[in-house]
This record gives sequence, C-alpha cells and structure tokens, in this order.
Amino acid sequence: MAALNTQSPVPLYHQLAELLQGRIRAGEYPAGTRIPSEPELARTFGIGRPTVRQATDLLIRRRCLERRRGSGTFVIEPPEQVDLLSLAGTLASFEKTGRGDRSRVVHTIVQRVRRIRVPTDIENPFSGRTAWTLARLSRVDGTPALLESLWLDPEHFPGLDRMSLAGRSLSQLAHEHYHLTAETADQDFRVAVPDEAQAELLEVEPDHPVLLVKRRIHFPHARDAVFAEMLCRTDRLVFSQTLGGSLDA
Amino acid sequence: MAALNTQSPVPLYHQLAELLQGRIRAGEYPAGTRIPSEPELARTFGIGRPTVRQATDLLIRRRCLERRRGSGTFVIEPPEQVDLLSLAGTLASFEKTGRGDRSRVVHTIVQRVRRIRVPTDIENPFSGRTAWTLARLSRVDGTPALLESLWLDPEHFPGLDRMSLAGRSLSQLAHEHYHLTAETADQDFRVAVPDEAQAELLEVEPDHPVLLVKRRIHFPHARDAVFAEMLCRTDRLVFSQTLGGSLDA
DNA sequence: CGAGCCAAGTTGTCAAGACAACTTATCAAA
DNA sequence: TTTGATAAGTTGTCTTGACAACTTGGCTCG
Repeated sequence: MAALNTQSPVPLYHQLAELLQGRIRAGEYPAGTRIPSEPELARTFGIGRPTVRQATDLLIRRRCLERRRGSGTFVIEPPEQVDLLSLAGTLASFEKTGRGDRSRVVHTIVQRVRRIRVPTDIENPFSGRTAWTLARLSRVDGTPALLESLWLDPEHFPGLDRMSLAGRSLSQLAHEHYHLTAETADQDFRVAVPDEAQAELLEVEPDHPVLLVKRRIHFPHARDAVFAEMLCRTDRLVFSQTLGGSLDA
Repeated sequence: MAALNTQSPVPLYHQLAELLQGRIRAGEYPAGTRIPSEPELARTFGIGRPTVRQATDLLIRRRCLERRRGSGTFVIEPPEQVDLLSLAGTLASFEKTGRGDRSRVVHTIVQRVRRIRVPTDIENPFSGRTAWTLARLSRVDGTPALLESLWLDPEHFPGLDRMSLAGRSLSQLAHEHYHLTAETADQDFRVAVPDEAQAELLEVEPDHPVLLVKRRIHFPHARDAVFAEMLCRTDRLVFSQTLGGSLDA
C-alpha cells in the first residue's frame, strides 16, 4: 500500500487527496461507491482524522466526492463541466442531453500550431505580440458547425509546436505538460457575420449570421494566457454550458 | 458585542461566518482591510481556533475573504459575478470594462408580474403548467438592447405578484423574501430571429438576427425554479460573463 | 541615513479526543 | 410478514494544544 511521506514539504492532506483521486481515476473506487471511512483512513495512514477531512474536503470542492452523514463518503459521477480550453465539453454535453437525435457524430480537424505575430485587434490580448495559434473545425453529422481559432502565450506554453495534439484535449495537454489548469475565463457573445474564408469553411452563405464567442482564459499567475474565438452555426449546434456551482456546501 | 449562541442548532462556525459577513456588508470591515486574527476571534467569541477557521473557510469560498500567510485575513473586493437572475450584472460589467464609451445609460422597464398557464414549449420547464411571468426591456443610451422574459415557479415564489419589484433586483428579492439563492444554471446560446412583437420592442427589422439565450436556474432543492429567455441586440450590447473560479485555492 | 537582522504576530499544518446527529442493518415483537 | 426498537457505524461539530512557515515592522549596527 502506498504511504504518505511525512518529510515531504507537500502537506499530508494534499498527498492523501492526490492518492485518493488517483485511486478514483484508476477505477479502484468507482463512481457511486463508498470510500473507507474517515477513522479507517486515519488509522491506515497513521494520521489524524482532521487531516483526512482536510483531504476529502479538497476532493469535495473538486466535485470528486460527496459526504453523506451517517452513511459515508462517496465517489460521485464527474459532473459535466465546461472545458474552458475547448468546446469539446460543450459538444459532448449537448449530445448527452440530446435534445433531438443523440446519434450525432462530431469530428474535428485540427490545424497545426504556428507561431505568428498577431495583427492589431483590440479584443485580442495578444494583439501586436507573437503567439502560438491554431484553428479547429468541428463537424456534426458531416456538416461543419464550429470553427475555433486559438491563441496561446508562448511564454507559458514553450515548445507547443513540437507537441502532438492528436487524441488529446488541449486541457489535458496544458495540465500534463505545463501543469497549468484554467482558473477562470471571461467570455462574451454576439451575433456576427463570418468573413469569406470562414463562411466557406462553415459552408454557409457569406451573409448568414452565426454566433461569435470570444473567450479569455486565465491561469494561476497567468492572466489571458489563452484567447479563443469561436464561430458557431447554431442551426446545427446549440452552444450550451453550466454556470455556477454552489460556493457553500 | 454580538455573541454566539451555543444552544442554537446552527453550528457555531456558521453563526460566526454570518456575523462576519454582516460586519463586512455593514462596512465595519471595508474591502482591503484586515479582520481580527484567528486567535483573537477565538478569544473574543470563546471558541476554538479551528472553529474560527471553519467560519473563515466559508467566507473564503464565498469570495468574501482572503488569507495571507504571515500577514492576516483580509476582506476582498466582491468580484464581478454573473447574476443568474438577471443580466443586470452583465450589463454593469460591460460598462465597467468599458470597451468603448463608458457613459452608457441603462434603463429598464419591468412589466408587472402575471400568473399564466404556460403554452406547450419543449424548452420551457414550465410548459403546460402555471407560472409567474414577467418581461423586462432594457435600453442602452435610449436604444432597446435587451428583452428578457422570465418564468418563476409559483410554489417557490408564493405571492410574487404582491411584491414590489421596483428598485430591487430579483436576486435580492429571492434572497430576502424567499431565502433562495441561485445555485447553478444551464444556459444555451443561439442566433434567432425575433417575432413581430419582439422586433417591435427591440426596434429592429423582423429579419434582424439577435442573440437568444435560454437559461434554467436551479436553487437548492428546487431545480428549474426559474426559466429565462433573453433576446439581445449584440450590435448595441455585448453579452459577457465570467466563468469558473478555482475549485482549489 | 541605510541595510540587514531579529522578534512578534499571523496563518498553515497536524494531533488526539470527545460528543452529537444521522443512517443503516439487524433483530425482536406484534 | 410487517413494524418498530436497537445498536453499530459514519459524518458533523468543536476543543485544546503544538510547531512550522511566512510577513511585517522595528531595532541595531555599520
């Protein structure tokens, strides 16, 4: 059995939280099952019960666990959450809630990463600076529905052009290779008309209005590290997301 | 000085949290200032320091306080947050960030609350049931920009028609009169064309595309207690919001 | 006067224990 | 069989105590 390192500068409760989350991800504690009780975990790892609670507190805030008084602490289904670095989560949730047919197939083409000097654009935080950029086009049932343009800060994502983007979400890549997890984002919505190139990619008439979302994504100690512009054909795809999550509890 | 009630079924840490938040709201602890240290609060209220920490933990999750190790616990500026029950917060934040002129004047006309039987509409959770309904029209610099239609659950908002909606946000009213605080919301976005009546109110041509947002708002023990449909002229107003907020910290 | 050290104060982490409130399963009685 | 009481197990709350890590301001020394 894995043990905790008392000498490590990483707090015990943090170590235990990571350990438990690892077991959850590994399937050792499947969703819906009970994890060992607090006194049991305390005994097992030779730590105090408050420390165990501090650890499970973390996972509860991360929506990994749920406490039921008198009953136990349970692994919960990971809630659908907005993936700030892509609309993948949004698309997926649309398929699940499935207003309409749920047999839709989403296929995404990813352009390779390039390093460019961003033209002047008051709404783009990289305006006038250099940045990584890439574009993605997602199709639903063969029809283009979503065109994303992304800009990333080269300082926080060094060597991004050498990474493989295949089969992995940008969020995963940011987390695993750069240890960056999106913290907050600002987004705004408007109705816009695509330019010629965009209209062609989305396969709409040049005067067909689409939804334009601009999103600035912030990481710890790195505001505006990613900027995204998303064009969405809402006749094909409803752009949906979940807000909030109680601050208490 | 106010004291805590040891006999109350309300936990001490919760009582202390409310007390501190009251002082913050009352201006006794202005934003940016330090609140008394944990040992001092413990002494003052005759409770243990962990209990004090439990209380401040709550307020930290509510983004009211911030801890600085070695320095103290400080009141922070309330962050701009999306007001789920209205776009007021969104409009305000637009004015603050002020892309463009910041001298815009927002004026809102509120229709009186009526009780109706909601026509069949698969996307309206009140479809086929009775509900409170009202509409609001907001103008920016005199031009209509936002048309909101709201539906509220009569069971959770009894007597809503006798309440005064003047000078008070719906969120305030829900909180103060019904002790309800929005927990989460689902929203989706699409481009739509207003119907005749809507076009007239928004003062646009009937074929002018606008942003349509549908939002289902959930309260503790009351899912879908409020439904909102919002039409936004994004040529006049950018619909913006902030997402996220770290789950750790 | 300036720079660096030092001490006091503050939050971060952790322990061990206690009782309360609640859930669940078991077992007994009707 | 059904119902109710009981007991065991679990989380919720709270206390006291301790040491570590860090920040800040004042003091001393140059």
